[in-house]
Amino acid sequence: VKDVCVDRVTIEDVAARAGVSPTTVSHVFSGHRPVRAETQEVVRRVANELGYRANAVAKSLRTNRTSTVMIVLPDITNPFYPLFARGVQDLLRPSDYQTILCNTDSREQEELAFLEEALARRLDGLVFMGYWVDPERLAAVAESGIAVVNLGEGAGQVDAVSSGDREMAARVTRYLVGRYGPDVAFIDGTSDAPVARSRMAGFRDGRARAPVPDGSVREVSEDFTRLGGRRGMTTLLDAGAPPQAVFCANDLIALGALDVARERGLRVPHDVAIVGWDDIEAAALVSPALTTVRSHPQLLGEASGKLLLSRMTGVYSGPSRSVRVPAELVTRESA
Amino acid sequence: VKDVCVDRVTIEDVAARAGVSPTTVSHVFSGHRPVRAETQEVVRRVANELGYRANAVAKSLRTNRTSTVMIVLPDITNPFYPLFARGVQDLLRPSDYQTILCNTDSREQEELAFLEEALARRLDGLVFMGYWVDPERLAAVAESGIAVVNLGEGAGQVDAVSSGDREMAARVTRYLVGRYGPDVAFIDGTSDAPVARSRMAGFRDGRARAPVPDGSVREVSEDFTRLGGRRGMTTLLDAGAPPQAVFCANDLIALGALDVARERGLRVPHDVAIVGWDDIEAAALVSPALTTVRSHPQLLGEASGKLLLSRMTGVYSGPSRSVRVPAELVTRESA
DNA sequence: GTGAAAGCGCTAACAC
DNA sequence: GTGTTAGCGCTTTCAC
Repeated sequence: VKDVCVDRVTIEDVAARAGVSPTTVSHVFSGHRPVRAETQEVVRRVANELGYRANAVAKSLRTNRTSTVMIVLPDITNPFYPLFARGVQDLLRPSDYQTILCNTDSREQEELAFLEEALARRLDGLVFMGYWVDPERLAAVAESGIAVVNLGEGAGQVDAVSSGDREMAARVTRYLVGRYGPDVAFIDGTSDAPVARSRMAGFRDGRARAPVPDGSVREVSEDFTRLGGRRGMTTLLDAGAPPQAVFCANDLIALGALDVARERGLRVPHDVAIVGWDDIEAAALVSPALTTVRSHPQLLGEASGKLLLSRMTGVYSGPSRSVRVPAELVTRESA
Repeated sequence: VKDVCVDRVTIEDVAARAGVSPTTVSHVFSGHRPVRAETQEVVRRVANELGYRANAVAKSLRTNRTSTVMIVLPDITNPFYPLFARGVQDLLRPSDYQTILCNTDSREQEELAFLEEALARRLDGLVFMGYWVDPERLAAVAESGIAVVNLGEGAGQVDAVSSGDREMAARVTRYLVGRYGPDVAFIDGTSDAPVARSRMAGFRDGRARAPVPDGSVREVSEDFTRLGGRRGMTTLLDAGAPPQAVFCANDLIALGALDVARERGLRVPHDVAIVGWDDIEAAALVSPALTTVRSHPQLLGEASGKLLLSRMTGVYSGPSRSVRVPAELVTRESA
């Protein structure tokens, strides 16, 4: 039959050919009310013959549910995020949700645009990892009926999943102080990012009031990229005596810092210890292998998915929750 | 106003409050026909006040366009694919397409399920990288009005983007033969995958009829993973004399092979040369740095996006095309 | 330059 | 156990 190919077969076509009403066809597939076995048989056979495929768009318009979730991330190309996304997706798959993946490149305008998009498309859920958008806006999205999970320390306005960055950053800093001396430096990523803020705060907690050598710099903000790491490390080294240890806000930064240390003939960790954050695959492969914080991206994703699902299915509808998936320090060679 | 939050503001609400018809409101936003400037002003103001956001689902039902593309991949966690996906997304973004990302984990059932899903959701486009689904099925999807691009050597049924794997694999094999001797082995990924097939074919082209030492194995199929590489290399080495060079179907496999070589005290490339495929970030970071084939995932993605776009916009509607984004050999230390 | 009205394909009361 | 019918919110003829 031609119809199989052109695929404009509607529920009415099936109903007509099967000699039943559209309602019955609908219920055969939804199972929302009992249908006589023989009738079911006929309907399914006819639907098959005609190549009927329920129009999900029409269904969404009617039911007001899209079975779609948006994941907003800085950049899927940063190895941390694919793992996170997989975590979300894997958790949502059994419930037949599809996920739209969006890259903001850490730009405010993109973040806002995607929020609009989520609203316009009437998505069921949103997992958001943003740098610029303030929590109120996220809360407004949630208000409109979309389940929202914020990746990072939530401001208590929407459900949040985090790995307790601040506490962890403090712990790592103290570890460095204890092992290499009090003069520890920090290379931050985009400094206004929530993540960056917490890690920087933790760094300060841990470093306490240790003195900074004259004319030296011990805190510097760059991008969350390898190049950012290079620039940050260069700034640190050019400003005076090298610190005893450098704590980087993520692994890409640490990789860049490692590059610069190598180029300048500094031995790691002997002359300067380096710690990253994320434990991307490359961290274990560089030499010296990178000591880093493993934040379990996939588990974070699954936790986000779980929160989302509980709201989307209506299982939970109370006040905002905050889940913590603790990070761990993976000590390798660089510190 | 309350409505701003609850967000069930429809075009009719705006029309009523602005004292115009829904038609006019629609045209103010679509620009599909001229509207008096003052009227526009009023409509926009009211829409803003009410927090109106056009319902994309309703629009899709009416226009039969979803502005959504599905990208079906084996696994977003394999570093090659995020880059590819970014390529597609970046190219599609200016035209306001959103992309749904799906992981098949190389399972036939998932591949089929996503095709169904794409059909049901009436998506505008599909970029497909599959192992099992045969080209006819893809052609059927295309028939139904969805723009389809196949990543890999297309069977001429739908638009295809590839990097000429077979030719490249032959070239690399000949390079290895020329440099390390005729006894070259190949560790394949999932052997039924189109990619795997082409690379294996190229390997055979390049190896020609070079003799295989007694009792040895020179072709082995595993997964496209590091573990697969470990297993493959182990098989190779356990079966007899080590080959002079090992060509791996991707970098993860090569990394695994490298692990095993290291563990067995084989010097790379002196005792056995190793080549990978993909040039993932880790390839440059391991030691010895991996010689590998760089297949420009992002460019492949962009090429796919371009083909897709030309069909979705109706700019092109002729017979299926095939685009080649040539790969290049990146020679580092391992071969 | 503007409006009325007919659907897009489905679901879910509300009948029977 | 099954059918009738009224929309979901938008776009788009067709009319003025």
